[in-house]
Amino acid sequence: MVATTESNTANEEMKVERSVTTLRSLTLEKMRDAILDFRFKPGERLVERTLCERLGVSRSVVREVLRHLEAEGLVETIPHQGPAVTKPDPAQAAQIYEIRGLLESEAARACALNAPEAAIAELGGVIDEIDAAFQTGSPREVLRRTTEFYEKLFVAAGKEVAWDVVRSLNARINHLRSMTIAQEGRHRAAIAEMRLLHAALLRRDAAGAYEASRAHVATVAGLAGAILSRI
Amino acid sequence: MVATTESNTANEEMKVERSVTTLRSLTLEKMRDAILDFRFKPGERLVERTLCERLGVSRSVVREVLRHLEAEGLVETIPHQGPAVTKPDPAQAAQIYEIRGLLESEAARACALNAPEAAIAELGGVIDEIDAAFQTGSPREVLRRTTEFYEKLFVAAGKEVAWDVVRSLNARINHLRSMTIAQEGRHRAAIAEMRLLHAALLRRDAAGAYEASRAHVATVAGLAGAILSRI
DNA sequence: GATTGTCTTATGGTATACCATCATACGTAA
DNA sequence: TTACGTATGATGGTATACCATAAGACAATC
Repeated sequence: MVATTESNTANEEMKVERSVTTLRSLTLEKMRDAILDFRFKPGERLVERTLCERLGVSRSVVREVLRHLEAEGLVETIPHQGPAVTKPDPAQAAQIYEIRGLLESEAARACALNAPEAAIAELGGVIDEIDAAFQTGSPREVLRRTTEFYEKLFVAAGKEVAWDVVRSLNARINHLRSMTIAQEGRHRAAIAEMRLLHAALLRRDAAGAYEASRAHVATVAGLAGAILSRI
Repeated sequence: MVATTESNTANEEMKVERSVTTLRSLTLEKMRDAILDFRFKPGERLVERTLCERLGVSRSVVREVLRHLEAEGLVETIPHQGPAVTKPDPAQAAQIYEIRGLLESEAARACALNAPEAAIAELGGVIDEIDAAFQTGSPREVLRRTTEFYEKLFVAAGKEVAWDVVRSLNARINHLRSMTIAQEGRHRAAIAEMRLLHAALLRRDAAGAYEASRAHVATVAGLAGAILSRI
């Protein structure tokens, strides 16, 4: 049994990898990036023939990509009115922040317990980059780097599925997140909160990491709530 | 301002609703149901032309539906090998149960605090139906009713987004869930655990509901883990 | 100037055609 | 009988055609 298992593994390793990239997957990536980077605004209609021209692909590819983005919640389609970028819904936003709080704090706890030293060190480096992006006045860069931070946190904690969930939910409140980042005075507080979390991770303080993460999400949830109540 | 708001609301109420159902949305529902009801087995290839014949629609509709199911995680597509029903991955299954534990116990807590009496009473009725389905030896009916129970729990708790997340994750471990239900002796224990949760809800015991839910998911996670280790 | 009727254009829904690539089957030669 | 080469069929990827419906533009009438 062991012998055959080893030989199977050897055969698996021999297999030629097929990494042909389809037009569809390239287009999906570009569309998702364009939405998350506000090149398509929340509420903006996504007219199929217009997208064909901009992307240089056929309607088949565009329609399949729209179906994918629809399932991800980034696009909503009203029958016979067509697709549009999803707008943040206040009630849903509040629930999304709550789910984030639950999943992120659990990931922070697990990270403090299990993550390799190198991974925790890397998180510190990303916080520095977030700080630099704040200083150069690049909100998109701040958002991008913050996403990178959390991806590394979740992966280091061994929670890839939770990361998929959080990334998908975050995409739906991308605009709100951008607005909380752009708040006056948010720079200093955000960096302080992230360093607090990182310090807890460094000293392997699971409860401290949990609490720092929970508090951070509660803070940004409150900011987002205030923004929504002004719209 | 108030006057115009009222007049806007009156105009909104007057609007004609367009509820035309596309072939695509009907097909999506049928495919999802077929997968969740094991008419397509985990790992089974979904050949486009075969699906066209079975469903009586064109490849355009089939491909768009496959893209949607792909984004939901129910289908996976290997380039140039085609789509297949997603198979449960042990590492991902463990993480999915953990996320369920976090979200379901929070929903149970909120349900104990906030849900209307009628909603909690309704939950009791669904447990009775689950019991009956166990007794008639209908695992599919047990699975269906259990899904119904949790949907009502989340909605009563006001956590529709979390329900979307849990439903989507559950779809990916549908086969595992079916196998834990089919375990010998599971009937009695499952019903007891659900009644424990319901009793806590009835007496508005938030901490008790939280703990009962957490323990229940931990139990089924353990059963699923044991099943996976035997495969 | 406003309203109504009609025509045209825009757009999503769906079907089908074509192509490239890969797997399988068959024939031939050693 | 086995191995190799070639042909054929299967299948996913992509493009395009056609249709129906709704929205918008324009002209005529009051």
